[in-house]
Amino acid sequence: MLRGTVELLILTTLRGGPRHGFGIARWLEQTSDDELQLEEGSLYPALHRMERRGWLESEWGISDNNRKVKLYRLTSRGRARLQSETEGWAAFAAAIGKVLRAAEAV
Amino acid sequence: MLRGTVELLILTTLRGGPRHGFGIARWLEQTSDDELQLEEGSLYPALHRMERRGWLESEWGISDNNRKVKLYRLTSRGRARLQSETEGWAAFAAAIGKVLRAAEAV
DNA sequence: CGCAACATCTCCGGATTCAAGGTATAGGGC
DNA sequence: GCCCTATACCTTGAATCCGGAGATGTTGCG
Repeated sequence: MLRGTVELLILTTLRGGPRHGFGIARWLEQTSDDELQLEEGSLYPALHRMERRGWLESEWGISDNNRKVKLYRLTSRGRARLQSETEGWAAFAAAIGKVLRAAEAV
Repeated sequence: MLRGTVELLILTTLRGGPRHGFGIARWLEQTSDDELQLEEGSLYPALHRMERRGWLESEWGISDNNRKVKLYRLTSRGRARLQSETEGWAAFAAAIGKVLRAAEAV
């Protein structure tokens, strides 16, 4: 997992509604066809700092399978952050693409 | 600059032939339309560890404008590494793309 | 000469990722 | 009831690495 992308991925996952930590990791795995594996040692610290920064809010709840879970939801600041991170990613990926294509041409 | 991409960018830059540190940074800036700025505090340590790992070889020389420069060149291991990093990047960017599109659909 | 631009280098703080280990609970099989 | 697995949350510590800042030296120009 490239450093700096975990938060983008979490924000993106929460776009579709509240989810708990494990659920976020599983959704990412499935959606990316097992390409993106979010380790717990990255996931939980990331959730905590994002909540500290006001991008997320959490609340204890019960999951479908009757487990105690901590549900995370995007705040408005989180939604704004999602947008800027998405744009940042697009710009960065485009820049890398430019460089890779330029080097191919050589 | 996303962590983990500096080495890919350096390897890519050197694909077109030997270059010195400053030259690498300038080529990246120009080619990416100033989107990718490689700071000196990242550049030189990266060059050193890549040489230590056998991906690069260096040699002192004189530049066009008559400056003493350290020219870096890809080794065969470096070329192999460039290929695997390029593939890794493509796979990763594709995975992120999948996730972003999936979340948009929600 | 003085100064800007070029060129290399190192130190250090801050951030972050992952492996590893810990805790707890639900549900199935025996 | 008891064990085991899967689910779910968390923390710690090591390793990595990026970027800001500062140091050094050189070339060429006004």
